[in-house]
Amino acid sequence: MIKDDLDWKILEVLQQNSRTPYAVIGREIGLSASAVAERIQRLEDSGVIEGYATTINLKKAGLPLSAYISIQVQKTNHATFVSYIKEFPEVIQCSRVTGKDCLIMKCALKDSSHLANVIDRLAVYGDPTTLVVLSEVIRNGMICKEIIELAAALEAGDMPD
Amino acid sequence: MIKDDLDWKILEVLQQNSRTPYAVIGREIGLSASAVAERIQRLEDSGVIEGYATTINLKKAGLPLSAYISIQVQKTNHATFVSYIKEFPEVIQCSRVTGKDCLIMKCALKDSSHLANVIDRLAVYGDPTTLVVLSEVIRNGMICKEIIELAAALEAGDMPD
DNA sequence: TTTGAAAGAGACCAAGT
DNA sequence: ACTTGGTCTCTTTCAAA
Repeated sequence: MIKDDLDWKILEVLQQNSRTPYAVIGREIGLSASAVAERIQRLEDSGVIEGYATTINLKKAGLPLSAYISIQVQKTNHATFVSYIKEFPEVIQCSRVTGKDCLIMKCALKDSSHLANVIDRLAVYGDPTTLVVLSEVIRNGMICKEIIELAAALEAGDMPD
Repeated sequence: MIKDDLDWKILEVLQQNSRTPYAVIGREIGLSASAVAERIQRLEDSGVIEGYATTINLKKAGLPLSAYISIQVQKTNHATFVSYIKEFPEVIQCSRVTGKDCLIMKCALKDSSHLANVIDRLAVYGDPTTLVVLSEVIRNGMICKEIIELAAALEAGDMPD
């Protein structure tokens, strides 16, 4: 799906700014704008590129408080709870995970009473554990070739036959 | 910064697809393309719009495994650790939070031995707790006006003078 | 697959309502 | 603050190597 380093470079540029003109990308990696367009089209069609998003500054949007809330939901209630939390616009991220607390969510909030309200509404399904975000160290880390390479290097050395 | 409902609608469209043509946005909300452009420019200048990103499908990029790793770092080592984890390309998200484990990270990984390696490298600074992601319930929840309204409704009713 | 050129669409700028 | 019209740039498509 990702064929070579040029694909990776295109993806890296697009992750930083999805509206970079194809001609500019082409200049950076030594390709014509149409070649870039074709590659991007392929990456879209194959599903590597899922979409183009816009990052909103939560503070400036009036939501200066964030929190991770994890909750333990019985497996019988799992499907019900999943459709329930989809009604919460505050929940901007939600993953099912291993461990006792089987769902971990990230919420965008106005203030502490807003947080209290969300916790109360979630508490119907289980006992929520809350971690208030003090600062964001890394917001949207880039998916880059380097990650794959690090993982590949492990296989070569760490697991002798 | 966000003036009215039209700004919110523009932000909602852009969050779903940052490359939506201004004319299309204008058609949806009843404005000319130039008016839309002006508003977007204002939202960029005021910092409400932080940037335009591209969402990569981690599975298709060769990183089918994700995990939340939290770690307890002494406050004396905090700054050192923060610059240390910035060298980890696997860490795609990192927040400083309240609670005993003061940093929570999300990692993109190739496989379990890759995960083991990341845990080992992090363990230098503290005892990491790992939660493997089983599925993503909500990926990039939209920041919308509704969140603000829910919070505002609370203030009106819940806190009588 | 990539390139180059041509056509169409969109973004941008300025003046006007 | 929004609209209209003109201009310029970008995307897209197609033919050819």
